[in-house]
Amino acid sequence: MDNPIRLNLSFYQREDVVKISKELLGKVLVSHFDNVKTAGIIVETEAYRGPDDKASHAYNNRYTNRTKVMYEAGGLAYVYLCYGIHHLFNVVTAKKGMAHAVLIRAIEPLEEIDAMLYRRNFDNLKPQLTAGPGVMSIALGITIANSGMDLTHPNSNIWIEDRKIVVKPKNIIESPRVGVAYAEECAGWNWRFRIAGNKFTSKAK
DNA sequence: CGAATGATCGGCT
DNA sequence: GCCGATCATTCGA
Repeated sequence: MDNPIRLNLSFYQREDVVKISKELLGKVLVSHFDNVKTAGIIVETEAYRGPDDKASHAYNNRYTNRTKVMYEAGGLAYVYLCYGIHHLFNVVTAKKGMAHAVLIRAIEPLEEIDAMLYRRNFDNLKPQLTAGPGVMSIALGITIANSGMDLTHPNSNIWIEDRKIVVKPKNIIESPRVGVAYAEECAGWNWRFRIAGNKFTSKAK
């Protein structure tokens, strides 16, 4: 099942992680587990730029068992556990040795919504089904077991497609990221991006 | 080896 | 709107 519109290495391995974060808005995140293919439009992202970024796990080039995936070449999934409960899905970008990543925070359900409802134990479609990095991973069936997966490999269970959904620059809202209160010089970096007016972003404004 | 920490969510007041 | 859950990872001894 080769997919010609799957994003490839030339997309992921660029240096400008902020630019990639913006371009991921409107792209379609697809997961394929247990013979069920779930998909959703990416509506909210957040950029994390390794060594300079106090909010990043890789700040100051911290290199551990967990963060080593971020130093790999772009195109891999980096999934980690937060608060012991939530699986957060990131995309590794840039070239090998550069610990840049984009956190996918929210999607708009697109395909196999029933499966996502089942995974979340929801009865009907509500914005909070996939609005938020932790719950989005549940809806798509993503866990830390998928960390390090190659998104560009033809047989991977997770990938991102370009379906030519156009997001105009004026419809991209830039805002400060969460957890930057302690990182003053980083507080001015508006590296959280979302699509204006979309109901499926986490907590509007 | 033990203790502190956290890029969140959901339930309760 | 606030508060507690819950555990892999990290760091210090």
